[in-house]
Amino acid sequence: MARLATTTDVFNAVAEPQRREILDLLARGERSVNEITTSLGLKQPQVSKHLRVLSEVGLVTVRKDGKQRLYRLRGETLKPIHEWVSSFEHIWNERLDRLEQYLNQLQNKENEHE
Amino acid sequence: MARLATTTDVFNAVAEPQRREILDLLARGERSVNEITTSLGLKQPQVSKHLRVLSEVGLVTVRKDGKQRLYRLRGETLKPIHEWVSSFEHIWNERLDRLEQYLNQLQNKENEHE
DNA sequence: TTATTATATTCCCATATGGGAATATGTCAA
DNA sequence: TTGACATATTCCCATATGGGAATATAATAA
Repeated sequence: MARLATTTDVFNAVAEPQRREILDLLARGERSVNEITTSLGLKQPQVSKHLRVLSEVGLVTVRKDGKQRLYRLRGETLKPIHEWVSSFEHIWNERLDRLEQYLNQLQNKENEHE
Repeated sequence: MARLATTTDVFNAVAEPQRREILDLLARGERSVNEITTSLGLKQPQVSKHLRVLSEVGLVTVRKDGKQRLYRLRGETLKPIHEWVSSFEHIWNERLDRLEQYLNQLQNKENEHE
């Protein structure tokens, strides 16, 4: 059984770092394939392949402008990741809260000795 | 060139849904392999293999208790994902802001006609 | 020591990459 | 129509799965 396809869902699509970089770039605004290629220092076919994956999971949209294909980010598609990972937020915050309490207790003890 | 290994980073580790489910379960507290197996309806070797991946990227820790291996979530390891995906949050919020403005404008125009 | 229980690991398989290399396709200008 | 430019796609390759099946390893009880 192979791994799930990269186009299965958003989690799989962004597992590849180059695709994350493309999204980072598009977050700053619409870009043509060539702009992505030169900005990230990738080969053009690479970029096209990655964009196809991103397009199939709905993370980007494309519009034609003459010879150019301009790609735009659909950031909302990342929400499932945000929601999933945010469900763990209380855990590391809880850990921090405990640390704060512990440090406060330490400080209170020091004040008692003064 | 193969895909990056699942143990390359956290993004790759959580691309597989079963591994996300394991993390969801561990978020509720430490669990033995057998508990994960029965809770998620997976086969034991499957679970062990997934746990190995999660362990190698630092998402879980394991302690021995007699015959049992108890696994615990290290949720902080998910922070890079949270940070990355949160950098896009302003985008979908911005889109909502614009929609509100647009709706407000529509409403103002309707008030003018009354 | 043997049997039971809990879990990790190995071997195997079919599958899907991501990039290289090359080519096909689409658009526009001359 | 041809050539230039922008981009998508195909073929190929080596690689790493995730699960099945089986087995190895570890811990405990009798």
